[in-house]
Amino acid sequence: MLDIQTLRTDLTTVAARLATRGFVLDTERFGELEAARKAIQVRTQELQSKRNSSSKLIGQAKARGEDTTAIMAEVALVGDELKLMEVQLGELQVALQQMLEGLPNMPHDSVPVGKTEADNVEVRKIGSIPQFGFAVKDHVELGEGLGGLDFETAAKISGARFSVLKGGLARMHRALAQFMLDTHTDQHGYTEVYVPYIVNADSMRGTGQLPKFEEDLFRVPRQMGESGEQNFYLIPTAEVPVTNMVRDEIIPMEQLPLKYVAHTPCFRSEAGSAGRDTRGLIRQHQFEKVELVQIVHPDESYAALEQLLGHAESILQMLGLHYRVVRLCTGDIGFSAATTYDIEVWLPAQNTYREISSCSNFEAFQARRLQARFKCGTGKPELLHTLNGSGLAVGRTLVAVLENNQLADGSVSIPEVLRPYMGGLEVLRAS
RNA sequence: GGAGAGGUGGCAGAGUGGUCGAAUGUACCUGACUCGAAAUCAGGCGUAGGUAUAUGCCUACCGUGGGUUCGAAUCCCACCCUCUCCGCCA
Repeated sequence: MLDIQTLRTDLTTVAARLATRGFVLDTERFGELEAARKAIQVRTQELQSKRNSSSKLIGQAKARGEDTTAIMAEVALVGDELKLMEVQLGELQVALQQMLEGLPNMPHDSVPVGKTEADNVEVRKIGSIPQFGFAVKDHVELGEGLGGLDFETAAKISGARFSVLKGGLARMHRALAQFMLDTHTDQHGYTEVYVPYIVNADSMRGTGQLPKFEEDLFRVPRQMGESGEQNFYLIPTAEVPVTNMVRDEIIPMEQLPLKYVAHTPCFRSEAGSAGRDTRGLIRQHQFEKVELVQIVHPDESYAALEQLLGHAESILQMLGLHYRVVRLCTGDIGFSAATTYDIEVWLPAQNTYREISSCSNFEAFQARRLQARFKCGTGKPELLHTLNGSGLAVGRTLVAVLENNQLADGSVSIPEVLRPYMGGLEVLRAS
């Protein structure tokens, strides 16, 4: 959420910056709502003030045993108009709030201006494209050949975009997650957290998934009381529960930065991506991810972003995977982000780079919705900055390891760093 | 699932339908005392918003949402959450 004060004082600048990401801000409507809000709020507060002072007089008069019918009749009139004004004011505030919640974050000045992912800027390439002396197989073929990947059974159990992993593949999948967690906790100073996978609507609103992107989520309806229904949601990323840990909190400054890592399943309905990446593990309704979250002082957030990006990259380096880092352009960054780097890993079977991590600085955008603040000494509480990045998407990392480490006979050599997690096994073969 | 207790400022904890935005303690800040610290004393200290430029005034907020009333932290209703005991359970 953007700061409403900034919109009030500097509407045209905000509109211009949002325009770079292809968002049209209806400045006229905002102006109208604001003008109406102002007029009605002033009138409402006037009436409230009058009611309060009159009520006080009534109390005092009654205490003296005087007659109060005249003044009570007067206050009754105030009450009628007040009721009307309060209703109108409430409606206006809801409308303004809805408008505000629908506005994306402003891209940081350093973000390259562009319209689509074609305008993203490559920052660096690490490693080189591996060469194979044989026709490469994709991960589906490899996985099925190893007897560890079964989409048909998954389809029977659940449906499309689910998978069943077995044997060595299932173990390697688990090994990857363990390896990532251990690396981030032991070497990068993150605190491991275990969090709920089902969250309430307030949490989804806090990190920006609601109200705009409900169709991307799996909703869990829940009966509350006798009549009310209140939805829960399956998390689309650990970002949601982990970042929401600081919702409505005031963190003492000396505790910053907070660095959390969580391994969770992620659930995405993938509405609107029908027909895209239907083969294999790339785009699933359920997948595992190790997520890095940092909650930092506003002055530190861009340094923290570089650091976090490096932490995610180090996993790929240790696995010996070739990748590149891409800076997303204004037209391609997500709703809540001010700046985003994507890490794309090389997939030989697709002969292309595929996103395996996305690292973003949200500045105060999420913190404002979350009311996540810090306090320094006696100073006023100020909004924190939040960041997160995948470190990494486990399923896609498994794909990358399988495809990049395949051998001519369809077996897969296991990266050295994973071997301790796999009982010392060096090569994954058909069982 | 059954029974009970409770949700008030950073924390703890009072609160009678009428100057209650809220006592008190504690933490914190400033000043005094001190070489300095502790102790003591004095003062300050919630959040959000409006108005505007005045060290000013006003409004809202006591779990959430409704209701009663001229007036609600206080009364009524519904819900949420926490804790204790019993039952069941991975």
